[in-house]
Amino acid sequence: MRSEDFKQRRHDATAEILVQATEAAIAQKGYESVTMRDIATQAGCALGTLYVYFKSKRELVNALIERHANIVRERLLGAIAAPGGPLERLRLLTLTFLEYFNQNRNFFKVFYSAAQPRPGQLAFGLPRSVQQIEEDIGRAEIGLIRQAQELGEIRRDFPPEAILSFRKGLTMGLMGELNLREELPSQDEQMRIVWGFQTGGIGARGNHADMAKP
Amino acid sequence: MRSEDFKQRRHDATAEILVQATEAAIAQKGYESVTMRDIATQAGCALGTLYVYFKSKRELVNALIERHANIVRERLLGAIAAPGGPLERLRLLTLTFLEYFNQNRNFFKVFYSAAQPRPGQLAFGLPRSVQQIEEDIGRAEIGLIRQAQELGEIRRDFPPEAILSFRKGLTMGLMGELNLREELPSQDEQMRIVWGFQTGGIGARGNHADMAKP
Amino acid sequence: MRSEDFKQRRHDATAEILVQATEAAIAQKGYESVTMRDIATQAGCALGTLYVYFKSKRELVNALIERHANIVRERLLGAIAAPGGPLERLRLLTLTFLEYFNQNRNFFKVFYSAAQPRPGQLAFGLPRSVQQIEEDIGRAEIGLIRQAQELGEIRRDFPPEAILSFRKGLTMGLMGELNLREELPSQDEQMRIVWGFQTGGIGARGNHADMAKP
Amino acid sequence: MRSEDFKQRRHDATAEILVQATEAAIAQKGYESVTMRDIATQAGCALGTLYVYFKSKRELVNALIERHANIVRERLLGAIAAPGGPLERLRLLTLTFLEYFNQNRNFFKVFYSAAQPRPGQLAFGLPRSVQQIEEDIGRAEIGLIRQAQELGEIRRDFPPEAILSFRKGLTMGLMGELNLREELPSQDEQMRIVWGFQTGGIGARGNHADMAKP
DNA sequence: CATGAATGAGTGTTCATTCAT
DNA sequence: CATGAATGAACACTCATTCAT
Repeated sequence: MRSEDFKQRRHDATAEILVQATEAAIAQKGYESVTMRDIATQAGCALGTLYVYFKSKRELVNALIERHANIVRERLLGAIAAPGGPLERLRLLTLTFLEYFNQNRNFFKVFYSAAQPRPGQLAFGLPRSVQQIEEDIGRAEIGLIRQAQELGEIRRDFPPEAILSFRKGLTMGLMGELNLREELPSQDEQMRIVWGFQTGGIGARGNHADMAKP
Repeated sequence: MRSEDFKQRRHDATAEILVQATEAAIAQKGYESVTMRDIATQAGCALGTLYVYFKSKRELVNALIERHANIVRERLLGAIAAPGGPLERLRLLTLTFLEYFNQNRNFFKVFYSAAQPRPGQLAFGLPRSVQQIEEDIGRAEIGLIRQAQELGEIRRDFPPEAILSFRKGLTMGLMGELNLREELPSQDEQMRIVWGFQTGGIGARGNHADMAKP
Repeated sequence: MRSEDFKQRRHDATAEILVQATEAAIAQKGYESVTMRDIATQAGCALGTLYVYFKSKRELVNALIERHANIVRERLLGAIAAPGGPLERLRLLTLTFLEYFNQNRNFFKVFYSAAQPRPGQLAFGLPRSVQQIEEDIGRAEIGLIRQAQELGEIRRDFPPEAILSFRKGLTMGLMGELNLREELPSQDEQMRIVWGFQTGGIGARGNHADMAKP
Repeated sequence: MRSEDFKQRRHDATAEILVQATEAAIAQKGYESVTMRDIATQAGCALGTLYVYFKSKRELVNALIERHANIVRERLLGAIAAPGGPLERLRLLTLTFLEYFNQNRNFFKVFYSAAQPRPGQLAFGLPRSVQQIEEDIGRAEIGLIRQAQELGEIRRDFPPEAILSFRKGLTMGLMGELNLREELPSQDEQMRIVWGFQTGGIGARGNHADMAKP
């Protein structure tokens, strides 16, 4: 039905606006500190309107996180499926994530604020889909790492899982660092740094025992 | 005066107990969620007592962070001043930090919970001393990095500041990863991984253009 | 005008549906707890529709109460005007009310829920018509009681007003009791009990001083 | 410890004040409509203070009901254990209850407001102790009724349970009636009415089939 | 100093009511 | 007329902070 369609689209559009307002508000105050009133003000609507679209604060934030997670997921899967050798695709993966980070700095503030570690678990439980994505991408990335190791493109003295952890830790760590700054280096510069260190670390000699000799 | 001295010491000792209780309480519930009553209960004192020693929740947490910061500062400065070549001392610096992390996991939960990034600043302003320490250690570490570069021990294609960022990002990133886990690998294993990646990254070939040839 | 007539009838029919839905909804949740949305859902219409027919929640409930009150009024007046002696007609009055109670248990849940006593008045003011009915029936019933007293059919040591109060109190009290039960005794059994006690109380000897001697 | 004792007493005294304020406030507005702020205002304290003494609105009201229930229980048990024949003690039971009603009219407004019937259960569940009391007193009263029947003091054509229901229904019904009035008849007059009807109903002839003939 | 009862601003959430479509 | 998204006042409850004892 035409009218149904229209309503659905308007509903979705409104929800999207609220989610964006939530992102902006949390980026300013942090998840715990932001109030539903803050979010409504940011969105330019009344307090009650938020509850027309989302059952609770938590659901609102979950929707925000899920929205980003789904987009990130699509893009990363695209990078993984790109043509080229495994190392090249690992590079593309990092680049893709970096691009998203630069385009959505607010969201990462939210993420760092709402997804705080608690004794052994993520804060208030990230939406299931986020964990799913971590698993999906992680599995695919490990596949790439293994291929790269078999081709001798990267070191073999660590298991793929450790290399995955290193890549994730480095990326998240640098992003955490960058999140604290007012001004960022250009994205090309960021990539040069991240990739430079990722491939070679600080370049200390005599540490690539198992490196494939050309 | 003797009596003054006694009082001062007892005061400090009490404050120390409260700070430790705060650490334990926040590690369990997170900074925003923990209540002053939780902390008092954890400490075994009355609610009002907390306010005898600290002006506010924020000051209490700041004291906690400062305490750790000062200890870390001492130890890191010790590592920096140790005998040995610059690369060796950079390694010691990392090891020292890792040791502290393993001995004070609770505190790092607090830190990750209380020190959330805000738009360009640390959450609710970390105590000045923490920033001071970051600067102090950072400056000294940059000195080491520069020396290591001059000696050809590490790559020269990045400025010392970038290498500092990489080291910090990697360390914080891996620690964030580790914080989410129930069980940690042994500290030796942690160090092998961190240092392995720090020195060589993922070991991709042909990326050390400017590496000093021996 | 034909069309006017049609519209009026349809309007009334719709209002009737809404009122019935209100009865069902309040019977389930109680007056204070039920929401206008509950009622709309129960009726199968949109929230706003309720306000097309009734100005407020209160008016809706008042309409419900009035509707029943009017029916009860008709039936009770019928009983009062029935052929037979005054005592017989008092008995018919009680029976008629009991019948209505059994056929409309939901409504009495509403009534007990919505018509709570307040400092000297019924909750939120029962509709005027309800009080009117109480007065109308009360007046007629007092007439019957007086006749029965004059004929020596019932005790004369209390004024008709007191006997009315007794009858009303007993009936309402027993209905309140019954309202708390899941299963009711058959209506005949109810009537046997009510009328049995009404006529003879607990049957203690030596209390009918002024009883007409035959 | 002396100080403990003092504190305990003061705590209890304060709680008592709050409970009394609750009684007054609910008597005016009804359970659902009264707000915690209303109660605090009535008590002359801050909103938060209520939560120092009671965990929730419901607990506060439950405490109120329980307090009265316990007193009523004591008094009624006293009446049941009084010297005299069973009928006399049934009379005393009614009188005792009537006295309490007259001395605590506010409470009965609360009770009628907070203990509304819901589909098959009492509203929000009356405190367990209240049901206990109903059972305790009910059991004892049934014992008295049975004795009175055996002695031929009251009619035998209804089982004791039915007579209990009649007594309760009549008492509650009349109290409900009285609750709606601004001015009450004197207590003696009330008793004369209640007992007069209780023993003889409306005094219609020929209804005491099973009455013991002297 | 130590205490914990008292405070009241602030929180997430509900829901009767309105009104543009 | 019918709709249901939008509204915002109001609610129960929390908790950092104060202060009389």
